[in-house]
Amino acid sequence: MSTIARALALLDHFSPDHPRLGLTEMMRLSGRDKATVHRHLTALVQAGYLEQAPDTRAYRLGPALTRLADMRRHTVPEIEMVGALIDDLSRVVGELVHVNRLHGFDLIHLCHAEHHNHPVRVSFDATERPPVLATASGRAFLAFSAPEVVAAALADPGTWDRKDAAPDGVAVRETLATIAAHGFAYNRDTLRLGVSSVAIPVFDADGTPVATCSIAYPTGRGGADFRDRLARHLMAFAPKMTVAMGGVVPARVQKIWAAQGNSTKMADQA
Amino acid sequence: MSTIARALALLDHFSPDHPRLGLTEMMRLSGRDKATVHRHLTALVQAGYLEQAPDTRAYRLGPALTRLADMRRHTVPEIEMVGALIDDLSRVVGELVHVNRLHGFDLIHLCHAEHHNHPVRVSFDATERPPVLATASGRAFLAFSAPEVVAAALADPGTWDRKDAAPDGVAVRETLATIAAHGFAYNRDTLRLGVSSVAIPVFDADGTPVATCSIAYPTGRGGADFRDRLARHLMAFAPKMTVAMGGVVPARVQKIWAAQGNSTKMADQA
DNA sequence: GACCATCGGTTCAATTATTGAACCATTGTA
DNA sequence: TACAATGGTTCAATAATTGAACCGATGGTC
Repeated sequence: MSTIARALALLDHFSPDHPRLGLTEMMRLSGRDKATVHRHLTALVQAGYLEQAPDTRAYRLGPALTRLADMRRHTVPEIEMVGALIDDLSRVVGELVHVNRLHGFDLIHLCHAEHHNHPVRVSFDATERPPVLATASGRAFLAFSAPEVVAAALADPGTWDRKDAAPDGVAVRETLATIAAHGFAYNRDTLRLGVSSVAIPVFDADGTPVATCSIAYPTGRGGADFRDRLARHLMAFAPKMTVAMGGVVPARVQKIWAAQGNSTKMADQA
Repeated sequence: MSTIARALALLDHFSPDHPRLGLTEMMRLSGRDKATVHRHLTALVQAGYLEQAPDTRAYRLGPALTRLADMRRHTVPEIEMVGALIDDLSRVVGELVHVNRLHGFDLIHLCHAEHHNHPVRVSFDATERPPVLATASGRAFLAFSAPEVVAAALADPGTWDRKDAAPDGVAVRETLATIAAHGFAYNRDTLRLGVSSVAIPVFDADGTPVATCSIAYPTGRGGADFRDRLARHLMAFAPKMTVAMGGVVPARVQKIWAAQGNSTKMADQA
C-alpha cells in the first residue's frame, strides 16, 4: 500500500456520525503512528482535501473535494459514468439493464448493458419510443415526480398507448401512488408480449427524478419472486447511481428502498 | 512537497478543456518522471479518485470525489447554513449569488444560489479558477486583508491574469484602498465580457476575511445605480452571514457599510 | 497547587518506500 | 519495414517516510 493510498484512506474515516476528527482519533482509526498521521493530515489540509478548525484543531473534509466533484460532473459525460455502473449490475443479475431519460414525455435511451447468462433473452430497439405510461420506466419516473408533471403527462395524448382508449386519470394516479409506495414499477407483457421489466428512478441534486434504470427479462424467467429479487437489486443500485450523477435520493424514498430491501412480499400493482 | 501533495496535484490538471488525460500528458503537465506519475495515477485509481477508461487507458476524475463531496455537504454545517442565507439574498435581488473562499491564492467556489427573475442571466462554471486580482471577490477579499497577505498575493504571479502584464503594485494597492473605503468591490466586463459582479468580504472571529459573497449579473442589466443597489444589498447581508459563521465585522468596516448603506453616490474604482 | 492524563504537534536517526533511467510491448503512421 | 509515440514495468540508488521519544498546553482530580 502506497503512502498516497494510506493518506487518502484517512479521508474515508469521515462519516455522518464522525464529521470532525482529531489527530488522536485519526491515529486510532487508522492504526498508524501519530507523527505519520499528522504529516498526512497536514499534507491533506495543504491540498485542501481537509480543513482544520482553528479553535478545536479538529479536521474535517475540505473544499477541494467540492471543487473536484464539480469538475467531474462537468467533464465526465454521465453516459460513460453510468455505463460502467450498469455494466456491473447487468453482470450480477444476468439480464438486460437500461437507462432512460425523459425528454419532454419521450423516454429516450441513454445506454444499456447486457451480460447474458441465459439462452433466452430480451432483444430491444434503442430507437423505440413507447408511450410513457405504457412502460415501467415511465411510470417509475412519474410516480416520483411532482404533481404538475404528472398532470401534464396525463394531459398529453402521446403518453398513453394510442391503441387503447385514453387512460382513466384516477386509475393512473392510483397506480402511480402504489408505485411510489413500493419504491419501484414493473411491467408484465403489457408493452411487448413475453417481456417483463422492473424500473426505478434516479434523482438529481434537488431530489427530482432525472432518469430511470430498468431491468428487462423474458416473462418466462419467473414470477413475482423473481421480479422482486430484481427489484431489490435495483433498489440497492439506484442510490449508487444517483450519487454518481451528483444527485440525492429523497429521504422518504430512501426509507422505502431500505424497507423493501428486506421485505419478501409485496402488494400487486394495478 | 510531500509525495501525497505531488500525487494530489495531478488531479488539478483536469479541467473542462482537459477532461481526460493520458500518462504522457500527465507526465508533461507535472514535469515528473513517467514511472512516478504512473505509480501515483494507479494509486489514485485504486482509491477511486481517478478512473481509467478500459479502451483508451486515459484517466479522468473518479467517483470517490463525488462521494466525499457529498459527505462534506452533509457533515459541514456552515455550508447548508450559508446556502439557506444566500438563497434568500438571491431571491431578493433576483441574481446569481456566490460564496467563495480563498485557499492559498485560489478562489474556490463554496456554494451558490440562483433565483432567476430575468430571461437573461449569468451562467457560471464552478470549476473555473480565475486569477484572484481579476475578480471582484478576490479584490474584496484582499482589500480587507492584512498588508502581508496583500504583499504575498502581489508577489505571486498566479494572482494576476497571465494575458496582462504584471500589475503595477502601486496601482493595485490604490484600487484595494478604494475598495476598502467603499466597502465593496466590483467588476465590469473585466473577467468575462458581459458579466459584471459586486463582491464583499465575510469575516471570521478575528475580523480577518474568510470568504466572499458576490452577486453576478449581466452587464446590460444596468449601470452604476443598479450596481450600487446590489452593493447595498450585500452590505446589509454580509454582517448577517458573518455572524452566522461565528465571525465579527471589524468596527471600521461596520462603519463604512452603515454609511454607504445610506449614501446614493460613490466614487469610481480604478 | 501539585499531579496526571490527554491532546496536538515536533524532532531526528533508521529504515523503507519512492524515484527515474533504461527497457518492453503495442499501436498507429510514414 | 522502420519509426515515433503511447502505456506500462524493472531495479539499484536515493531521498523521503517513518515512529519512538519528547515538548507544550489544556483540563480534570485529589
